[in-house]
Amino acid sequence: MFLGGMKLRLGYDFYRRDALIVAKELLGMHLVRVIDGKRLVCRIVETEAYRGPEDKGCHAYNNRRTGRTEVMFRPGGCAYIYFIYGMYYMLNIVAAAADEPQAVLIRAGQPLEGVELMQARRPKAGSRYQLLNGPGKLCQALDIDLSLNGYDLAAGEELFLERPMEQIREPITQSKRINIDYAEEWKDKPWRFYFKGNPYVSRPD
DNA sequence: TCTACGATTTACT
DNA sequence: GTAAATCGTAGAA
Repeated sequence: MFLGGMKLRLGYDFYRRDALIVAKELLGMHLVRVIDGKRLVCRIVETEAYRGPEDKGCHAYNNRRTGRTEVMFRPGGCAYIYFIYGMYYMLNIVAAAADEPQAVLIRAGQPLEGVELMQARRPKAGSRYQLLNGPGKLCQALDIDLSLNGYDLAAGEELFLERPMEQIREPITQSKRINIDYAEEWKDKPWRFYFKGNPYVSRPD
């Protein structure tokens, strides 16, 4: 058997833990998007945790349950996707147990497979470093929109995550989350995780 | 109904 | 550095 390229698909147990753990451990995992049988793959290099009813930065703060936030109340392992600024989609991974509305925003990735298809979807990207270095850009490049909201990442074949057999070791650092100034005392929580110095992150520090 | 605004990106000064 | 683009969502009226 060819072990070199073997990967293990992430199952429900991976996702059904605290969003802070999931956010950190998602770094280095491979995000796979299949379109017309073609694989678009990136390595996750930046995430942010949004941590349920207590977190003023979270859409589900105070257990706010609406059409938009509904999927966050499902057990971990599905996608929470929302539309913002009238033009961008954001991809989140739902974490924790049912009725614990936590999620992890996927903020940036390193393109690995299907790079030409990503470039075709993002003609404005000046280089491979700008293909997936932001949550809106990542969804644009991977053709992720509301049709995938609630998608089962452990069972589906169009969008899922894999753990590569040989992980590249990189130091992890953390900082404040981006653009949540409205979150008052929660805005400064260091719940953004990323690989220190990695050229594919949305903003260096 | 009506209004304000956003877990962003891009172009421009 | 600043501002425009562009529209669904949430909350108020």
